[in-house]
Order: sequence, then C-alpha cells, then structure tokens
Amino acid sequence: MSSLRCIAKHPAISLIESSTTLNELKQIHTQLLVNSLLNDHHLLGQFVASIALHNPNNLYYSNHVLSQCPNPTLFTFNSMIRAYSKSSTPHKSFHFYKRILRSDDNLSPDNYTFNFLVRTCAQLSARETGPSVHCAVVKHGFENDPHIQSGLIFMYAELGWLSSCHQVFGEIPEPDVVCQTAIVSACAKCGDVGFARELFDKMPQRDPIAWNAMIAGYAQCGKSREALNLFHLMQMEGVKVNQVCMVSVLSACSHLGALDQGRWAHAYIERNKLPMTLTLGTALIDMYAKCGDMNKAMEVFWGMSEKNVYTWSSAMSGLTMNGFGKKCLELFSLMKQDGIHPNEVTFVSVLRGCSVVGLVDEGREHFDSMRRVYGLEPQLEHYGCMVDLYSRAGRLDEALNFINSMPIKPHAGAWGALLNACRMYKNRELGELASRKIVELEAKNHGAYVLLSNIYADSKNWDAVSNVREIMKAKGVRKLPGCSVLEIDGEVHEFLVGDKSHPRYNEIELMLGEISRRLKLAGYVANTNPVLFDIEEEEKEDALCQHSEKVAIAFGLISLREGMPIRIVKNLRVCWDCHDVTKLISRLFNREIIVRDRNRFHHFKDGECSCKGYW
DNA sequence: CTAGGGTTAG
Repeated sequence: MSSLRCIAKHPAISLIESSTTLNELKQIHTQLLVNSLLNDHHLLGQFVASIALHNPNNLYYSNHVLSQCPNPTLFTFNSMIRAYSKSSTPHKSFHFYKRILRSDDNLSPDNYTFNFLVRTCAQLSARETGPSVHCAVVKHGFENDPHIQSGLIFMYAELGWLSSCHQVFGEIPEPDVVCQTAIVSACAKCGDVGFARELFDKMPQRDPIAWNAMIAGYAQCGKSREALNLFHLMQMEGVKVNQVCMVSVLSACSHLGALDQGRWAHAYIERNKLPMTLTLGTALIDMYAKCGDMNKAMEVFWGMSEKNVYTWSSAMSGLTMNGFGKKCLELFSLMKQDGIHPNEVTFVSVLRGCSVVGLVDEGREHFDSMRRVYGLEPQLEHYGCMVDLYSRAGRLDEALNFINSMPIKPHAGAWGALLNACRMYKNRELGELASRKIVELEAKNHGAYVLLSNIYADSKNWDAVSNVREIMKAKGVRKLPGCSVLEIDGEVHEFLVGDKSHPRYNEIELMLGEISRRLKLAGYVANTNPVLFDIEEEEKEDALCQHSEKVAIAFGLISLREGMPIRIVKNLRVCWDCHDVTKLISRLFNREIIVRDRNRFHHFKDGECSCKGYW
C-alpha cells in the first residue's frame, strides 16, 4: 500500500469521496493510521480536503483530522474554505483564511483562496465582509482573475448591490461569456430584468447557460409569460435545452397555473430523456400542485427515489392549498420518519394543514415544537397561521389573545386572518378592530376595507357600508382589477373585469344568459347586498355577470369538451356570490370547475367546494 | 490534488 504514496490520488481518497457516513470515514482514517500513512503531511492534508469536499455533512470530522495535522498546506486550507463556503456556517471560512495569514510556513492566500472567500461572502449576504474581501482581492492583485470577477458579480448580486455589479463588470476589459452571463443574472436578480434582457440581446455569443439565466431571471421576477416566450425562442434557435432550464420553465407554468403548458413541459422532459434530478422533480410537483392537479403531483412525488426538504415541502404545500389538510399532515409524519428535517417553510404548510382540518391543539403543539424540537424561530408567517388556526375554529378571543401575546409586532396578515374569521362568524366588533389595525399598518390595504364593508353589509348596516366606501375614496384606495385566466389547448385566454374584447364575446354573452336562466330555475336569487360593495366592485355591470371568473367559466363551458374540467386562475380572492354561483354551476352543468385564487384552490364539483365555504 | 455564469418549497 505504501508504494501508492506518490500517486496523485490515493485509493483511500476515492473511498472518502464515495463514503457518506461518519463510520465509513472513521474506518478509513483508522486504516490509514494503522498503515502509518498519515505521517505523510501531504496525504493527511489531502485526506482533510477530501472529507471537506465530498462529505459536507461531516465537516467537523475534517476539523478533527486537521487538528492532527502539524503543517497544513495551502491546498488543505483552501479546501476547508471552499467546504465552509457551501455549508450552513459559511462565516467559519474566515477562520481558515486567518490561519493562512498567520501560518508559520509563510503561506499566502492565492487565487483559489479568494475565489472561495468571495463565494462565502455571497452566501453570507453580509454587508461588510463582501467589500472587505473585494479589497483584499485587489490588494493581493487578483482582480483580473476571471473566476474571481464572476464571483464578485455574483456576490454583489446576492447583496442586492446592482451598481457594484456594474462596476466590477465595467472594469473587465474583455468579459467572457461567463462574466456576461453573471451580469445578466445579476441585473435580473436585482430587479432590472429589462436591462438584463438588453445585455442578453447584445451578447455576441449565447450558450445554453446564458439562455437559462435569462429565462430564470424572467421566471423569478414573475414575468412568466416572458420566460415562456424566451424559452420558445430558444428552441427556435436550436439551443440545447437541459434540465436546469426546464426547472425555470416549470416554475413559470406554476405561476401562471398553465396546466397544458406544464404537461407539455413534462412530456418534453421525458421525450428528450432529460435527467430527472431532485430539483426538476420538485419543480414538477410544484407545477402540478399549483395547476390544481394534485393527483399527478403526488404521482410524481411517490415516483421520486430521492426527496429533500424542498420536495416534501412542495408536496405538503400543494396538499393544503388544494384542500387536503389531513394528507398534508400525514405526509409530515412520513417526512420525519424518513429522517428529513423540516424547516420554516415546511411548518407553514403543517400549520395551514391543521388550520384547514380544524386541529387547533395539534397545530399549537407543532408551533411549539418548532423552537423546542427543531430549533426554528417562528416567523411572521407562522404567527399568521396560528391566528388563522384559532380564528377558523371560531375561537376568535383566543386568536386575539394570541395576537396580543406575539413577541414581534403583528403584521397585516395576522390581523387579516382574524378579520376574515370575523366575516365568517359575523363578529362586527372584532372585525372593526382588526381592519383598523390593518389600515394602520397598510393604509391602502384594499382587502381590509372590503371585508369590513361585507361585515357591515351582512348586518344590513348600509350607512356604515357607504361610510367605508367614502373613506376609501378619500384615501385613494384602489383595488386591483379582477382578472381570470384559463387555458384552452395551450392557448391562454385572459378576462379582465368588465372587458368585452374577447373575439367570442357574443357567444360568451349567450352562455352567461343561459347560466343566468338555469340559476333562476334552480331558485337562485342573486345575493345583491354584498354586491353593493364587493371584492371586485363593478358598478355598471349586471350583478350576475360582472366578475371575471364568471365570464371565464362561461367561456370554458362553450369551448371545453363535456367532461373536461374548467380550470381558472384568478388574481384576487373569490367573492361570496361567485363562490355560490360556481357551486351551483358545477351541479347544473355537471362540470368540475377548479379555481385557483390568490391564496388557494377551490375545487367545485356536484354543487360543493373543497374549501367547505371557508377561504 | 481546489475555481467561474443558469435551477426547487411559504
């Protein structure tokens, strides 16, 4: 075995690279000690580096071995910095940087050192360390290293300092495609997608990664249509599409709720045999979940051989969003059995699941376990979920107590959950309090006014209703115009409230009349009171036909084959009247109607909705 | 023997 000492890669190193458990590492370590191989400083350093690079979960073991290493080399230190830059405690990289500077062997940091340190700073998003590392880069004369340059752009983008990105980029005489892509990505990340696109269009050569960066940029800032358009352009130009790109494409489909396009993307992945990575599988689950096809989402989920916390959380969030609170909680148990550690995001779904199912005590236990068992500090979202949990169960006083005992200042969302319950349980007094608090926090929160006015309308207090309306006018509170989208054969049809510009509007109008006729026959009386002032106020239109999702449903009925569910994505929450009407339509027309509003899904079937009337 | 740009959940 000792004859192998001179070979660059010792067989033990290969073993380390493939070992995942601490025990395996310890065995190799013992083996090396037995063979006296670790007296060789070079091999010991390589051993430390290999553990660090290939066993990121066992970094403390690298530290342990390193402590037995009398004179680590620069290579060893660099490897430790690199490993820590990717760990959950990136700041520890600096410990090794200091050791380089203080070393007895007169080590001095090299281009590798700084490259890794820059990545550490990006990871840290720390406002001071980034620029000081940048200074050190200049001081040591590495500012012309292209690896470090692209790293600096990435780092400043993570900090949100777009002008610094531009400055670094501007000082590169002939930036290569990597640095050009980095600046495109930085602009998109920092909110200037328009400029990112200009730079992208000006790139003399665009490789697949550059395309992906631009598509991802669009997807991340919510410009999903642009993301898909660029993806189609990419295909027309014959650029090779890979699995990373498809993650962004699926993400765009998720946001749009575009099931047809999402299905197409899935088929494309299979047709082109793109590797089904963990990330890609997770993106697929998210796409199906956000498009309302939870069966398919779970099919993908169960088919995945490896799942991480993102995968589980995506599935769990999809289940609660689609009204399967109980299944979400079951999945949470399985996840823990699988040894996956939940994080803050996971708990949002857990608490929402409890809320939907009405498990107040269990929810409380999960909430308490966040800190006690998992060391997770509850965030505003979790407090909001707890308020919703109590509120939904009708325990409004407990909800209020919970808000009042929050260690952080309650946000509009917490009061909003209470206000929503006040509408459900017709509690005028508490509703007034909640909406006053919301307006204090967000003077132009349209939803708060609407819910309050609905509470007044329910108690037929019309003076108060018009008073709220006056206040809104005085404060210039504007609501977002309602908009519903549905996809027919992959083509997206958008319906804005009151907009009659659709080429088939005549047919739609006929169908709206037919709906109206059947509803009346079924004994439906338009609930006109709340319509006086609704989530989607529209004064001039006929009360029954005004809201965008009704128009979209009518269009769905005339353009989708019988038996095909109508899938609608709405930018606002569904109003009471539309909810009632949609339930009826699902029965009268024997049609499944799936509406994604801004918070959750409503699956309407046989006159019932999956939300059971609380949303 | 170590490096660069693009990807997922609330």
